[in-house]
Amino acid sequence: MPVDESCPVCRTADIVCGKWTLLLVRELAEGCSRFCELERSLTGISPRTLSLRLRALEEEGIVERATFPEVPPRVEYVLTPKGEALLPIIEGMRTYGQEWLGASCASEPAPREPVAA
Amino acid sequence: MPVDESCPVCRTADIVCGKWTLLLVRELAEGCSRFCELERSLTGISPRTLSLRLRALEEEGIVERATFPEVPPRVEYVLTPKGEALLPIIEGMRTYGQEWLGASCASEPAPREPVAA
DNA sequence: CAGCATCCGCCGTGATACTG
DNA sequence: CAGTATCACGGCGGATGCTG
Repeated sequence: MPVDESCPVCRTADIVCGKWTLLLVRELAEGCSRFCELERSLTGISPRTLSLRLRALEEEGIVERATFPEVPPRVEYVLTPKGEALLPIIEGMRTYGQEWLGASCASEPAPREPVAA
Repeated sequence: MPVDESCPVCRTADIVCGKWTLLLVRELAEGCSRFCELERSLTGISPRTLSLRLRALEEEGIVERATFPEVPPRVEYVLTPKGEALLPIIEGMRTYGQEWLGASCASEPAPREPVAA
């Protein structure tokens, strides 16, 4: 039951909500492009999940797959512009995490300007 | 098994990943503050889920609950600064959704170039 | 109106093993 | 290396019904 398909926030959330999705996009953005690379970067992910996420992202047009029919099979995944457009969101989350979830957590009076000045 | 608790992105994602969480925060930001109001705005949400999300958000310090011990019970939920700090992320997702997912709220402005890159 | 209790089903995810 | 197949578990979220 998709909350509300006419809502851009929901749709983006749907794409991004997977446990590994954002991390995957981030790794891709940082240059990891091989399956085994990603597997190592995303510590703990199972090949199945990685494969699933990759495929989903591919179908969304967020990542592009390049296959090299070489002797040692090689496949590279790269972010499309649509995928790169996700980065600001990730950055926003990183910033939020740093400013509000880092040192002084929850239930605090919470200053208006945490780290920013 | 929490991906990586030392990663700000993951921590934010953990908070934000609930199906209704972001919408809830957004409704709160838009002025909905009563339980039944939220229930109506978030079409389809069950009271259970709403209650659960609200409580979780409260424990995170993202929303604050104000109880009015009146004859008709009244409770108001408001965003804390920590909750309001989530808004840019939501905006980012809305923008992304509009530009890349073809979900358009005709009433909203589109500050960037859609197919720029 | 506000909110909790219970039951249940779905989906994402994890673990492991196997294939091209 | 780059996946896929299978099995199973857990948590989130949905539906209903009840209480203060």
